[in-house]
Amino acid sequence: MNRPNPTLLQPRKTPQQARSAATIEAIRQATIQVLLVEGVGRLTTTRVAERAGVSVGTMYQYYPHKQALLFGIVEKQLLLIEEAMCAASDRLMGEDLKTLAEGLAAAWLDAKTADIVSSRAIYGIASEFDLSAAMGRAATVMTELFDALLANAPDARFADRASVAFMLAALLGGSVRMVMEADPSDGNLERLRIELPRACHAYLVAARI
Amino acid sequence: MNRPNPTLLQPRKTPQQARSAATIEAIRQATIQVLLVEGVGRLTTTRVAERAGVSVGTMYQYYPHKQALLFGIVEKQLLLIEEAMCAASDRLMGEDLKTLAEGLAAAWLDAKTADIVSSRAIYGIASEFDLSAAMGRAATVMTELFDALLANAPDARFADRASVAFMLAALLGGSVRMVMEADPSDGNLERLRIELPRACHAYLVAARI
DNA sequence: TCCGAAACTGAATGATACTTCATATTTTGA
DNA sequence: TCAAAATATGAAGTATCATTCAGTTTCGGA
Repeated sequence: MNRPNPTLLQPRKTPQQARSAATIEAIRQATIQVLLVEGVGRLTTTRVAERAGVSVGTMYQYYPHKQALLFGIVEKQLLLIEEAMCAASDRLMGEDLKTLAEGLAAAWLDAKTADIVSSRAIYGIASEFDLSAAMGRAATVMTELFDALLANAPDARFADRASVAFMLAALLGGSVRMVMEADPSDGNLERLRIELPRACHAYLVAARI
Repeated sequence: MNRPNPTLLQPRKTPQQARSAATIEAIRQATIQVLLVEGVGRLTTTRVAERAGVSVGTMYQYYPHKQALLFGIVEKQLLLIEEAMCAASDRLMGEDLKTLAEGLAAAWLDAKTADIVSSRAIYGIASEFDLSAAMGRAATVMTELFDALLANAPDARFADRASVAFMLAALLGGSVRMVMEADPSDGNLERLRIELPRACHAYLVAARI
């Protein structure tokens, strides 16, 4: 569980037969399951392999070590979120503040709740090792995306646009994370769906010159 | 590192001499230090004891197991935050929305940044074991506090006050956590100090009937 | 059908970590 | 001053876990 060598974070071998592709996916799923059911502390290679229905050795054919396993999952999830937000950004470029706020909140919630299970699992790993780097990078990307959207909004100018984009990212990311980690019941998610766009819009309007 | 028996989460023995009280505090500090410098994954009893300048055995005289050590820290920190927010609540009861928003944001930031080191450490442990329960409870307390404040604000009525209080807690807690975990630089905290009250106030005004 | 490559197996290895306890040291109070 | 209580020590016991690898099974193409 120590310093992951970056060059070793890639899969050890790439699958050639359909059989092994299925195995890899089974391991991925099993990792998420174990993470949710047992928690980070009890996520062991043996347990994951057992749940995936393969032997430990098989797992080590595709992942050089445990870290790579976790890293793979997080990376995939972050990529999905990033793609979703980029798409939303394209769609929303040039729109007014109200449309922006509603569109971004909806896109963010959609992306995060599309696979609640994986999302929650990731929050669990996040602190375990050097994910702060990956997540920090994702946050930066998001802030820049927002900054561009705000710059192109026809009905808005800001005294300090960078700070507003930063705060918007914090509000969106933070509140959703908090709810999903504490109690992601349907009721609470519904509340978020209603209140989050409103909160974002209100903030943007208040921050406008 | 398994299921902590609730009855065993209390210190094994209470200190009688000044000497042992100092030891306990040293262990507490050492735990936080190790947590920050080495990370959760490398937080071992030996390392903590070493950093505290005592032997492992000493540690086990006061804490029945490693979990109790972590739990003790988190509990204390949560208590501090809760106290600070209760005090703020007393001070702000009956004030208008603007004063509320500014007061709550400031109180929250003060509480969280009073001991940045401990606060960050806690986020690190949070997912390790069943802290979601403790943190969920803290969130509920906070929401109820906010709800009462909103009920007594002279210049506001809400269609769904409970949801507004819930959202306010999510916005406050989430955004601060996100910034502190990602990059708690002075610049970012300063941004929060300026933007967070504004965001809270804007949301409350927008949510008002 | 048959062979070489790919995939899989799981006991063994070695390292690390939590926890205990018999012993040593320090403090207190009479 | 001195014995009993409190506190501290750290090597040893026990457990768990990541990782390896020699051997077996399965697959795909000729």
